Amino acid sequence: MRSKLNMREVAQKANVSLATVSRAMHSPDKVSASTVERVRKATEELGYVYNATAGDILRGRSTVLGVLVPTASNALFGETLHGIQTMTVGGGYSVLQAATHYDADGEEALIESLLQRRVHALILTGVTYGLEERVEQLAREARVRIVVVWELPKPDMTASYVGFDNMEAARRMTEYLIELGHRRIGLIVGPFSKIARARHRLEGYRIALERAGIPFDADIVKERSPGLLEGREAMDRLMRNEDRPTAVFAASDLLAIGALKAARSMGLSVPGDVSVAGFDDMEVASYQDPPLTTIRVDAYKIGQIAAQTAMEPLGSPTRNYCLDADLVIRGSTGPIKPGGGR
Amino acid sequence: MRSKLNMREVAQKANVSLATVSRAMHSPDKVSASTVERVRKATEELGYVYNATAGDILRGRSTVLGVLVPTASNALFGETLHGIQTMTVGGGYSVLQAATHYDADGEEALIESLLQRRVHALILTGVTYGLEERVEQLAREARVRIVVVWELPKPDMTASYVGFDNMEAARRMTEYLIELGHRRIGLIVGPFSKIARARHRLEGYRIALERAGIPFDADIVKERSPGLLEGREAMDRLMRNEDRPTAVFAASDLLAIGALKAARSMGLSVPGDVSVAGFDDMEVASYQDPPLTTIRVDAYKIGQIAAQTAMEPLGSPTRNYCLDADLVIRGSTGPIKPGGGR
DNA sequence: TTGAAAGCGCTAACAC
DNA sequence: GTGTTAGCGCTTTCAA
Repeated sequence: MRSKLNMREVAQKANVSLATVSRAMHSPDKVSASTVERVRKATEELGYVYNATAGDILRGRSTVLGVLVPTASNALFGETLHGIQTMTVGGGYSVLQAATHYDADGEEALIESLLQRRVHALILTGVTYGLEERVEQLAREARVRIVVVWELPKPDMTASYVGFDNMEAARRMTEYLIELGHRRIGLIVGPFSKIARARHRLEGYRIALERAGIPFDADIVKERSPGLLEGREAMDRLMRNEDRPTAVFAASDLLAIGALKAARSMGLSVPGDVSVAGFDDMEVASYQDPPLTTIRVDAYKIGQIAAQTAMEPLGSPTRNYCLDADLVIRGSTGPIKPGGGR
Repeated sequence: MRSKLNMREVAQKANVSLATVSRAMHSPDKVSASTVERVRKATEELGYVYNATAGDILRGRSTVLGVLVPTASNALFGETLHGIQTMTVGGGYSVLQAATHYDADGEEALIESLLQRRVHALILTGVTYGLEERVEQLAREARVRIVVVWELPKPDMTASYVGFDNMEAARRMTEYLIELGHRRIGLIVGPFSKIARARHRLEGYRIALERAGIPFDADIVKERSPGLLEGREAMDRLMRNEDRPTAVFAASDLLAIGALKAARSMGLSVPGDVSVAGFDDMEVASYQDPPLTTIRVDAYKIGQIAAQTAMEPLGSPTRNYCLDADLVIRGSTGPIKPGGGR
């Protein structure tokens, strides 16, 4: 139960100076083998643990990454987190993690607290509307590296990006549904009034409709936080619409899985009575019955690349990665039932 | 692009001493209002951000919690993480997070790196076999608070625990299946050779069989990492057993969802041909078709309580919380089909 | 190869 | 109220 153990105590025990202990730990080649051994032994006997934060302060560097996700309880962001962690372990970095819950005020406070911890870089899962300027400023002042993930590069931002084209992918999915003969297509989509990737998905949907000459109907577009419950509730409403959609694009797999449940509860067959499509290709998507047609996103890879980019030295050029996001056709979507529409 | 910004620069700009800046930030009531305002202004104009790590060092305290989960990509541990984060935000703590992947060596290295960051406490999702002694030692030396979650208190450990009775819950589930008439019950269970909670679930299963006079058959017990793929593969094997189980207890919902998929792929109806039960009650469990019979665990609450316990001052008494874990009966289990067995 | 000393960014006890 | 000073645990010149 010794109270405070520092390098000085190790130095005393090993009969060397403080500086020598430091050298023995970081560059043993600059110290005689016997001294290194004495220090190692003293360290072990005392149970000394190196203080990395003190070291970082003195060196004026940081080996901590700050990561912000909307919520840790979504397995999708968990995958990205996982990807980040596989890369940081080797690089000697640790990960400070927090969740924003799509709240701009909360996000700002969390960014502030991560900056106070002097993180080397900030990995942000999108930037909530209203915070772009602050993030922009941080990136410009180069106090910290900024990596935005899950979004396509925003040309005027000075941050790095690791994402994919949300709009393009959503357009592709909507077009696929149209090709199947659907013209009444509902949309359940994330908080587009707060985050860009949700808005881009909405945009993609819109554009596809427009190209096909299908009028946009706000009545069958539902904005919801990506969650099972929300998907179920939104689907329920859509299916109670007097002019019920024959297909529903739930632009997040959690929403889609919720939607499948709603359809089942109402006795509707999928895709017989209504087609359901998701977005993200969470692992669980292909385990649904029917398996979910969705957009494949490599959440894990996003994390890996983001971590690599984040760990680069301050002042390194920004990087932009645009990954693939492909349509994966499974069993939850099918041709419109003859006479099903209208 | 100014390089290094510290309190001293703020002091200069505000024409006060370094100490006054510190006071103005932490206890503004001890400084005149006009000075506080001058400091605030200088801080803002320079874009100064307080360095919390330096502060922590000097105060000899820490406001960081270290959290180790098996993997971040499992939504279940994501829930616990989520619970932890809701509590830490208010308390001014940050969360350093890492994943062990059920690997003892990796876990040891991660614990070491968290200790080097001088975390106030360590929240561990179980302790991999082979590491108990090290963790025990850490707790005894009181360098850091240790909170083990998802496990029932181990009487001889000096750490705190926030968990539930895994054995009891598994026994209860197995008994329920037996009550339904099943006597040939397969088990798919987590890495019991590495982590206690998986072993306890195995034990519970064993005890229930024993009480019912059903012989234990290692052929229909599969040890797998909790994952969808693993559950599917294990179920597939179980169903190819010449004396096929009429019920399968997958002691983790992910395994169970994988098992459901395997059954579907083989054209088996659940629960008609085979009953499937899970464990954990992940949110997605009730969204399956059929909805999963499982054990309800409040992963979120575990996180909340763990965080509270972890944030208590060093030297506070250890705490033990045993939460409920109840049987939730849904559609994936049913009575044995007459003539189905043997 | 090693030690002494200066100092990273900050706090707190003590004076004024 | 405010400034001065000593110092947290560590790294890194600079000399020896």
